[in-house]
Formats: sequence, C-alpha cells, structure tokens
Amino acid sequence: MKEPNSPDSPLAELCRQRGLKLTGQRRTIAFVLSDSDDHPDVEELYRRAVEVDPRISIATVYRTVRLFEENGILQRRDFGGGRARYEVADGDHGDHYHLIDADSGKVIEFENTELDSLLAGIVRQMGYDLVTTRLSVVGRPKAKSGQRE
Amino acid sequence: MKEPNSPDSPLAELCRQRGLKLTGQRRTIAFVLSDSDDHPDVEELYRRAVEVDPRISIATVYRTVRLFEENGILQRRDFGGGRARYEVADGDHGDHYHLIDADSGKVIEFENTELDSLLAGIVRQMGYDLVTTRLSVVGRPKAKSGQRE
DNA sequence: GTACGTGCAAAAGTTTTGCCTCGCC
DNA sequence: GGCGAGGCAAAACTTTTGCACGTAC
Repeated sequence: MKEPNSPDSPLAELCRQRGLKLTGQRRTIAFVLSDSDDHPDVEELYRRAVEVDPRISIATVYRTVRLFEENGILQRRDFGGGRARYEVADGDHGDHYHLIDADSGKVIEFENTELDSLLAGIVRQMGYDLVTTRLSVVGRPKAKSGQRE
Repeated sequence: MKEPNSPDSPLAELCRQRGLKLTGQRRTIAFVLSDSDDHPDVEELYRRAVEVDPRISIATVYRTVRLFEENGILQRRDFGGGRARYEVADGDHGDHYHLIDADSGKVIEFENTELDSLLAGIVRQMGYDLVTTRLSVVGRPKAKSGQRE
C-alpha cells in the first residue's frame, strides 16, 4: 500500500531517532499521525490506520500510542467523552492550547506567547520547572443577534 | 448517623436551590464533597460516603456526581490515572488551577488573577464567552544541589 | 538468531443501565 | 400518592494482557 522507497513520515523518523524498532505497523501509525492535524481517539486512529494497512489490530494501536506517549512523541488529551485523544507533541517551547466550543464540541487550537511566559513564571515562582501545560478553555460563541442553539 | 437537625452542608443547600430532590444519599454525598478539599475519584467518594451512611451504593455515587456536574455543582477533572476526579465548582470568577508535581503526582491548587484576565481576553478575542477553564501544568521541583531523580 | 512486536481473544477496570422497590415532596 | 431516586447485578465500553507466532535489526 506504500511504495517501498516512499520516505518515512516525520514521526517515523522521530521513532528511529529514539531508537524504537520501526515495524510496519508503527510506520503506518506514525504516518497516520503525521497526516492528522486533529485530535483522534484510538478508535479513530485505528480506522485511519486500517485504510493504509489492513493488517493492524486495535491492540497494536493502543500499544503504540502508549509507547509514543512514553517517548514524548505523542501527548494524550482529555476533552471529555470518555476516550483519550492524541496529538503530536509540541517542541520544547511554544505549547499550544485548546478552546472547546461549548455548543458544538469542536476543538480549536491556539497559541499565545504571553500565556506561555505567564505560565512559566507562575510555575517558576512556585518552585517548579514547567514540564507540560494542559489547558483547554471551554467557551460559548458570543451571542450575535439572530443566533440560536 | 447524622443529627436530624444538623444543618445541611453548603452543597446540599446548593442542591435545594437548584430544585434537586434532596434525598438522604444526596445529602450525604454533598456533605462528603463539602468536607473534601482534594480531588477524589468516585471510588474514593464512595468510600467516604459509606462511612457516613453505609446504605449507599456506588451506582448512586456515579449517578449523583453526574447530576451535580450537569448542574454546575461539581467539575470533573482528569489528572491521568484512568479515573475521573471531582471537585466543587468555582464561582463565576476566580477559577483556580492545578499544578501537578511530576515526581510525586501531588496536585497543588493555585489562583492567579493575571491569568484569569489574560485567558478571558484571549477567549473573547476569539469570539467566545469563557465558560470554564481547565488548566493543569505539570512541573518538576526545581533542581537544588544534592537533589536526585 | 534473538529479542521484541503483533494478532487474537479473553480479562480487567470503569461507568452506565434495567428493573423493581423505596422514599421525598 | 405519584414520580423520581436508589440498590443490585448485569451490561456496555475502553484499555490491557497472555500466548503463540512473526519480524526488524
């Protein structure tokens, strides 16, 4: 399903850099993740992976996201709804944050350097070095005339 | 187990204000929650509730925290670990935030008005009214000489 | 060749639900 | 007294795991 000499996805490269064994399944999952700019849960990831390579089991997807998370490649998120969702981890600085539309549930990403430094400052003052930030604000679209639920 | 004329806990009062039927079990759970300043999961809540009134089932605890959450009395939190955890909801302003100690897993609450207004401003600029903020920063205690992993 | 990864299916863990009884308003 | 709440146990769901086999290095 993939050309033997198609270049590996960025995440697959990252895997290799971390010294993880690069199996076909991991390559596929890494590709699917590199290709996603949303926040899929495991079920959804599995669905996308199977389209690339049908010989993947959901157990492998679970095992792989866990492995990737432990290696700092992925970050697990909880947006409610009972299932863990995943996204590619940010670099060391410039974390991004999530705004969740209270009406539609849609997740909107944003960045803000002022927020970055304020948070870093607060944490430092409390005697800690910042490792990760998990921030999601839930918001309701500002009322405009004629708008409805 | 409780005096018939012992005053209701603040949360039980809140229940009544919201027009929720105030049963013995709900009163107990409200009491336990009012009495807690940490972030118990359902299992832990159940444990505490049973000590106050042994004729409570865990299904009721699940049903009650869900009801309380839907009514803005409780907020569900995810600090990792697979179980939802709960805390009493903040008022309309002055949300509080969580710093999680990366080494011990301990949850430390903090408030910061600068953060409050920065967030409100960001969200407003994106065209939303802020409903809730879920912020937890993971931090590692600042390295001091002689400190070790 | 060996150690580790994977598929399958069963297990484990958390949360929800059906049904009947009980209790609050 | 009626309608919703609760107990109990089963069901539903998500995630993990044991085992036998396959594969990357």
